[in-house]
Amino acid sequence: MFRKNRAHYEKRSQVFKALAHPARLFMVEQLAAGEKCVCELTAMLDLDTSTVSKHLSVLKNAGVVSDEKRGLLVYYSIKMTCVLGFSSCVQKSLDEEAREHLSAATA
Amino acid sequence: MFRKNRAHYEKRSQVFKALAHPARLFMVEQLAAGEKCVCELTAMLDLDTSTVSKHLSVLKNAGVVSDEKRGLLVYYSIKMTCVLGFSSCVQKSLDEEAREHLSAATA
DNA sequence: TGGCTATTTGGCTATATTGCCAAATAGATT
DNA sequence: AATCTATTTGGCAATATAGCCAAATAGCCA
Repeated sequence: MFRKNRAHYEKRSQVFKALAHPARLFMVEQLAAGEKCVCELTAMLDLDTSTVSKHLSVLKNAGVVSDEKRGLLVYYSIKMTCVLGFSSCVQKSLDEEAREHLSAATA
Repeated sequence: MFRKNRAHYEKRSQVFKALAHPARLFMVEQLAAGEKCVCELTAMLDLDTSTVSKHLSVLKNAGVVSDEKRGLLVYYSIKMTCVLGFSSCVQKSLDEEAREHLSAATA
């Protein structure tokens, strides 16, 4: 049941693994507004350039973003556009949950 | 930019982290068809019961599933229903990518 | 060519995750 | 109460991940 399709689930979970880090989630949302070079993302993130670069390669290997070198700069942009809906959906669910907790507390 | 909202991204990334494991992704998809007890999921998964239980608690803590004890059995079901769309969307993207690679190879 | 800037890679340590076993808990049945 | 079953929890070893620094690479410009 699971064993047979394990590779399938493995591959799909790679995408979620790629999004499973606050810095990477942030980058994905920034890229939603348009391509950015590594230096721009680094400036927003308060992390070492090498760390940002490695995060981006995780996203790239998962197929979430793509890169293009132009001159000295490497521009990253969203490739798997459907992930953009994820975060807002998750946010909505989390908000709902928070509201429930709130009303349960005041009830 | 990132530092200020870090907690926000942290919380959201928890959900992705919960989905970022093949066994957990599998369980979520199984639960899409309706609630299941730990024993049913364990039977499908070829993992120790304790391992399955821990995986389920990860999903529960992230708000993805909820549990209800009835008699001796604990039934889990999907709570964050919007995650169900994720996997199919990711799959679609991965399929597309695979097709591209294929046509690039034969071109 | 030599030097400059942006990015990636290698290597290291600290921390987190996974999965098993054994033991604890909770509810059902006798 | 004694016992049985389903699940959870604690603990451990193996593995994976995150972040920094230093060094390598790649393209630009003098």
